[in-house]
Amino acid sequence: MAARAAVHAHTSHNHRACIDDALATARGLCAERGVQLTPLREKVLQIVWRSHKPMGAYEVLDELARSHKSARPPTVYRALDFLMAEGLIHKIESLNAYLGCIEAGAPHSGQFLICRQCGATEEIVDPRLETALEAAAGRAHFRPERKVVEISGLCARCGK
Amino acid sequence: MAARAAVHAHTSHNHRACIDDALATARGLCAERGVQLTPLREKVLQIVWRSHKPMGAYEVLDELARSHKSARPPTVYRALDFLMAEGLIHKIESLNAYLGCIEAGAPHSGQFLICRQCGATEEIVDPRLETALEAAAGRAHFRPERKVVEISGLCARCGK
DNA sequence: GACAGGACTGTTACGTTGTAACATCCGTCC
DNA sequence: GGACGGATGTTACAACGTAACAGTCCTGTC
Repeated sequence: MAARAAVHAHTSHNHRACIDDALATARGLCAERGVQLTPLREKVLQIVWRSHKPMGAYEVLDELARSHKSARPPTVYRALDFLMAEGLIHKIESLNAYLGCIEAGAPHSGQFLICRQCGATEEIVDPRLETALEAAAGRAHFRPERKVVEISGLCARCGK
Repeated sequence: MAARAAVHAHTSHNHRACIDDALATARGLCAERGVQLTPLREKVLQIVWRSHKPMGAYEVLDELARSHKSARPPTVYRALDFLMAEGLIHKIESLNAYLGCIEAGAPHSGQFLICRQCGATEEIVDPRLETALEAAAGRAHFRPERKVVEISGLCARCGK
């Protein structure tokens, strides 16, 4: 697969379709794997997908609570844990926040470009960068499992 | 500068000298820059340098409090913020923990290999990886400022 | 139908990480 | 001496995350 940026956070796009796509993909993957994408989990996934900005767990909780009175921190964290385990969302470590995954189904650690101005965060899937990471670890005789790559700065629009 | 790993966390080394080196470098840099490496800040730097494992802020606080009764969370966070601003320590985002910087003076975002088994964390300075990060950002017309690279897995010793 | 087991969710309480805001101290410069 | 700026003291709280146990609901088995 060629290097690409599958989400153009700043490009005007039909975000409704963007969410619907993500939900449909998620439903398909979970069915295939025999795991349960329950209404609660789907709702959380939908909330995370409402923007291309990483969302804090408590922000998700506030949103969820509007339709789900009994929501508490564990409610949200369990759903987020499930979604991460299935590769449907990523955690942005430098923000303690969560973002919908644009490559659901292909297990991978994400690589992220985080705009410090507008907050929009783009997931990139760059094989050359992946190779460089593997090589760097290899030179240190290190066996990588999870790779966190989070580049913050200014996006194309904000950096003009 | 060639790619290298400046700290061999697993190699037996004279860690006392390792700390002393770091403190001497820090004193020199701060003097040069006209900023104050106060006794409190130096103590915190020393504590962070006591191991090659990232240390949580509250862990630093516990240690600091042994010799400094009035230490409170803000005491530690202020010192850590100062040390980060001067490039003397790094924050490991995926662990919410702090680690002495092995390239103090050369402003850089670190690249880290974090062993999930023994906890030892090695900072690497790999120009090829740096180039790959810049290139990946460039292809997305993104202007990078801070680059977080944290690879966790098994170190050479634990992965055998 | 009973019931055992497992997956999911509800609920309470608490642990960890980080910060706001204001007070105090202390050296420097005029 | 008095204003100031930087550093630290102090209290309180905000934000992020989890342990532990209880209840619900479905399913497979007898």
